[in-house]
Amino acid sequence: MTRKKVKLAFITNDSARKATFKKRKKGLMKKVSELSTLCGIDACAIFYSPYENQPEVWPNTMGAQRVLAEFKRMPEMEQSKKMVNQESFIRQRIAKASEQLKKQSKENREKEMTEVMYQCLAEKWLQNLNLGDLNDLGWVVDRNLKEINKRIEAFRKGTSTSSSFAAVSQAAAPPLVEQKPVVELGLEGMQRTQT
Amino acid sequence: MTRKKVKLAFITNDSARKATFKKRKKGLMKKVSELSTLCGIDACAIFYSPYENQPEVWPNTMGAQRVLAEFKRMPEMEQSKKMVNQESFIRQRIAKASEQLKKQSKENREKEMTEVMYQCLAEKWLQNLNLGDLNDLGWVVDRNLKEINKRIEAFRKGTSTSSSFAAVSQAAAPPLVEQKPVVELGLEGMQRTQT
DNA sequence: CCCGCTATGTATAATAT
DNA sequence: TATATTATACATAGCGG
Repeated sequence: MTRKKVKLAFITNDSARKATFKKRKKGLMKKVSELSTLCGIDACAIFYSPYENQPEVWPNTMGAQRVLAEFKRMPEMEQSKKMVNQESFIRQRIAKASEQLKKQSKENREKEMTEVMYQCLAEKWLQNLNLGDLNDLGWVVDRNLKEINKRIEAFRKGTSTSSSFAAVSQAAAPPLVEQKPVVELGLEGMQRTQT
Repeated sequence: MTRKKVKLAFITNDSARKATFKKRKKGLMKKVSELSTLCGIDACAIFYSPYENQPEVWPNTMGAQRVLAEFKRMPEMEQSKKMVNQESFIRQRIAKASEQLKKQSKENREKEMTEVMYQCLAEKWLQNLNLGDLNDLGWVVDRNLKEINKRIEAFRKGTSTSSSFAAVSQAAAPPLVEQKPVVELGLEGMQRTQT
């Protein structure tokens, strides 16, 4: 046996790499679990691998998404500052990633902003929701739109409210990725209620 | 010394808990780093703790957000199914979290959908962006709105397009959380261009 | 390929400074 | 309270079935 001291580098042997991955992922998840239990903190872990078509998460989808939502609230700058106060191996990565980060930030700025605009002005955000979500969302939207219509009717006589919104949305949403049929269903439900 | 076997439960002693947290977080990050290096996989870790006002991430903000973006693309059902195929300690947690999940899902469904609707119909999504983001976004939005206006003008004679959108947004966005001033700035910039 | 084994490297609980 | 030390529990590389 006489185990080697593990050279910290990419394992070229495919089967050995997969074996190591499985073992270490297991250990890591256990560690995360223990840390969360022992210290009562919010934590999540996400792994992507060629061995699973879906990323593997800890503790579960709900928990991870909750942490993710919190994480996304942080202003970008604050996050970067925080990063610098980590352990040495983190610092090393930061140094390397820093220039890459700066360059990529600049390059991606416009695309990112365009994407954000599309996601929020158009209906692209619906692609993250499944059919059940869309049904429930439709119900909520219906109810709220009715309420909204009441308020609007009390203010003005015009009827072009939602149709112009739809016009803007469609104009702002050029052929992005393939749009799921359900998305259109959901959107149409909204418009029907409004019209 | 004669170290105990570590009872896997919340550490009530404050200082001991903090000490354990720091040690284990450090170890965990190292493990994640090694796993990523050795197996060349995409991974990220996020920790929330009462000891830092910002969550701590691995490997960095960019990397984490990239993994997060991928993660959010997964349909909810697929994620849950995947979860069941984990190690035994994961199964145990799933069993416990499962009923909690079901109940919470049901309870949160309407709130969640309402929130999604607000985020997408209203301008709440802007709170995730810092001032620099808002400036750049404003530039992109300005340019696109001009393009959109051109298209709309080619179709119709009405001028109520964006103003009705604004009406819907404001009607759909009751007093949520405190709205940052910059949000209004950004929105007004959009409307100014449109009007 | 997947699992189990076991020697050995690594993480860390307890303690001291 | 933070950091350093050390003995021990734990993780896992390499190998065999």
